[in-house]
Amino acid sequence: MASAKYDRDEVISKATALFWSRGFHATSMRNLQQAVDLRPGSIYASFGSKEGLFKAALQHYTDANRARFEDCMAAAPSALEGLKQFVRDSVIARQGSAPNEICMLVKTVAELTEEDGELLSFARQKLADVETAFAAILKQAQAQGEVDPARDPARMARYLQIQLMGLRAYARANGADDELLKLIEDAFSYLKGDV
Amino acid sequence: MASAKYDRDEVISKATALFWSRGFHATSMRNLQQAVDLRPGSIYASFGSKEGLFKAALQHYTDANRARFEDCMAAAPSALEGLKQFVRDSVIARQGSAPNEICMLVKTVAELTEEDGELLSFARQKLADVETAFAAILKQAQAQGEVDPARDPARMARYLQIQLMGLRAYARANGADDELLKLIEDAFSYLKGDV
DNA sequence: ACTGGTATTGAACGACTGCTCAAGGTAAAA
DNA sequence: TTTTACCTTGAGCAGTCGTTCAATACCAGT
Repeated sequence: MASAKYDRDEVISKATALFWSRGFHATSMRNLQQAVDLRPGSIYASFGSKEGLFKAALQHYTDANRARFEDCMAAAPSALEGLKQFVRDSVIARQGSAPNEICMLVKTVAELTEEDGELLSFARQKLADVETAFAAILKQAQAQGEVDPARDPARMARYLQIQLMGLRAYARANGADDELLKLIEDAFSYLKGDV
Repeated sequence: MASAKYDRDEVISKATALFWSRGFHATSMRNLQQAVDLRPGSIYASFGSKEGLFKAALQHYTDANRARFEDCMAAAPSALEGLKQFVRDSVIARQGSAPNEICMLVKTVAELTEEDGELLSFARQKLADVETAFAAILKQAQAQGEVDPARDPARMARYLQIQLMGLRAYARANGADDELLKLIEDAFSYLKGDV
């Protein structure tokens, strides 16, 4: 049997970049065909539909972000430091890898309506997963004595999620200057219980 | 001369609701024609293009929000209380008037790309105006002794803008329960300098 | 009642949408 | 080398997109 000529991961990666910067509706299949250099038949054989390809892109996005998250945690001297580094990296666009300041999941949740049920709940679930991961790290920070153990990790995770959403949306609207870094510091001071 | 049969403000109002909930690209002119019960010719005579109608909708949205803002300030016992009430009302969807938790300006800035230059910078400008209005009220709160006068009003306004963006995006992703109200309290405690 | 000028109507345009499928290509198995 | 089974190709489908414009309806001024 003749196996696929193209690299599936590369296709998904390119599709992700396009969907991320242009959104679901404004990205046409012809845009995608051109970006990944594939004819419609191949795409539909692999992904079934535009929705299917978008879902694969969302999955790829969250996988990549999860990997970046773990890298931050592994490289940092402490749980809270790692978390802070992750937030900094998310808000201040890394060169080349981020076509768009705003989080792709938030952008998707903002764009889609309840009619696009499946994709919308998928993106919502992925956001909930992020919050859960935050909570786990914050619990770890409590065990390490960085954070007051009396506080509720779930609530702090929610707080952090809101900060991240707000900061990235703000960066999209106004650009990300160094002032934002100070506001990130403030958010983490609040988590530590200083101020 | 025969003057317009339809109520222009009502048309814009209905168009705003539709654009707000479905976004710019996912709202078709045919959707709009049906919603406002007007044939294409009339719409194009009034607004010139889909972009023109969208811009009118954005203007209507900001006007309505500005009015709500001033109502909050007028009704509240203090500047900071008024600001808090405005944030609460923005995050917890008012019945009937909000088709969508997320701010229409943020949604627009998230959806559009630099290609849609005019509309994008229009929405960005309106967001900057909101921040300016926040700063003015915070200055007032300083004069009233509610807020430490040593702090920079512009920086606090930016902080507040980020909180509002984050809270509304979060509400869109997870729904707005009473827990969010507590997080709003926290944000204002931080502004006051407590905690 | 008639006229002049504006507003409204709705069919239609070319371009684009997501998607299909018969035809042709390619490499492993026989 | 031939067969077999998958893969890729790209023209093309039915439908929708934003938009236009000749025809019609309307009403103020005479």
